[in-house]
Amino acid sequence: MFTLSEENYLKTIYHLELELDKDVSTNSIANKLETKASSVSDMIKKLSEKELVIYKKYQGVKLTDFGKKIAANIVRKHRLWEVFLVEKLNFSWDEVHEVAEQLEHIKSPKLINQLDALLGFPTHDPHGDPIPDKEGNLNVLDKILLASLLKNESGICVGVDDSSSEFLQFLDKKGITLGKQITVLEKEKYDDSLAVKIENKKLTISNKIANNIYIRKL
Amino acid sequence: MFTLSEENYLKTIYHLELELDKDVSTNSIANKLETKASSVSDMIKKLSEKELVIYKKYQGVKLTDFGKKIAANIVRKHRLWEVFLVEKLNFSWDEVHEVAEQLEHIKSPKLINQLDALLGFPTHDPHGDPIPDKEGNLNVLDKILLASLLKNESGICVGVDDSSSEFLQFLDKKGITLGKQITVLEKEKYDDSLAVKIENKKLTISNKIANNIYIRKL
DNA sequence: TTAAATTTTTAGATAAGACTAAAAATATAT
DNA sequence: ATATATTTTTAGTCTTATCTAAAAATTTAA
Repeated sequence: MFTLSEENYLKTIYHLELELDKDVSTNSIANKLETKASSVSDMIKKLSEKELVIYKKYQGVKLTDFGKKIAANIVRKHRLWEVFLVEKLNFSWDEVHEVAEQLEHIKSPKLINQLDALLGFPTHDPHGDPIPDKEGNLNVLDKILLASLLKNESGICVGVDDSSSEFLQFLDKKGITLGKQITVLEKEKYDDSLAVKIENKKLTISNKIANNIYIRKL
Repeated sequence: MFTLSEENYLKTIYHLELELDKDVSTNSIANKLETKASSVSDMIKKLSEKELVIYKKYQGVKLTDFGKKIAANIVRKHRLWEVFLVEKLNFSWDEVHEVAEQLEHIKSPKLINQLDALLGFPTHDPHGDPIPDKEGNLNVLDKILLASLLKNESGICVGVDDSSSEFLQFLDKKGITLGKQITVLEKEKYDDSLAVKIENKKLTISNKIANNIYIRKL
């Protein structure tokens, strides 16, 4: 169907569209893929010929409905594999990305449907990101930043913004993991740090951390 | 580590060495890979430079110990994934090959070790072929052809020689699957067909079929 | 054992994907 | 508004893996 390289470009454009909410520039793609703008320019022409993106010279690109569907399916596969690795193969949530980057390119609809069933049709990956359905639709859930909770409000940890190994391991160490309930005990005006309760333990959390953790309000 | 193409060549040479038990000719590789002898010639040079094969012009190739280890590991991955597809994702044994061809190239030692554990450290794939261990050693089990059983002898079905969809589906239809016990009731001299009993049902099996089914004697 | 047939290798071309350097278009600042 | 800076595209090169056509080596047969 599509080459490895084409799939990686589509996925990147998909993520950038959601992130920036406007047409995606050649440079921003080059940045994400750690390649050169000239290479991106070449590939965009090819994707455009295949009607996967809309492209006007110097104006950036946008996925067509067709391109969006292909891209969402790759993201779907990536996130289902991440769930598999964590749930069935005892990977920790900071180890899954690299392997899922490879597995997302395996072509077999039956494989993905059966995997989905084996995992109990999960709606979110181990980082709390939503898994697109078979048609490519995203079920965005109303998650908010921990930093935006008010004093005495509570929520369930549903994801992170920064998913680097360092950050995820830091959270593990502090006992902050997916599904845990967090209550804000105090908000410190001076540095915007939070005093929170998690499983009856009290913790102090800096504003930087609180701006990287997603919560679903209770 | 190695490219997709290099891995496929190594795997093919590995299989041909076991099958033919002598140095592998350029043409036989070209045949298996459905490519041209000239392409094989090119790739052999590259594999030889990387010390994966021993190569003397016009004399065919042989895997080095290093090459054999790499190849066995790819076969190991292929067969473990086949077990996974059948045991965990409800694939039938004639559907697994194509997907395993893709999955065998995923690079992650942890993934394979955990998969091995999840499956209970299987020794054979769904076609009865042995799974190489982590060091690349094959535990060849004493399987024999059904056709070589004598009258009144019994055995367990442990594999097939021809693993085409047609043949595997034919076997399923007849109720002949891995692990089933088969007893030879009669051998017909005229056409070498067999009368066999399997799960208290009597069947007549042609010599062609009996030469494609592997049995472990009881 | 020499000629014919087969197998294998070389030479040269092609396509995908990436790169560098330079040109062209667009955006920014004085 | 025009010069400067930035972004994007083009032109040309490189690598990997493939191919066809032709040359070279080996094997087979008369």
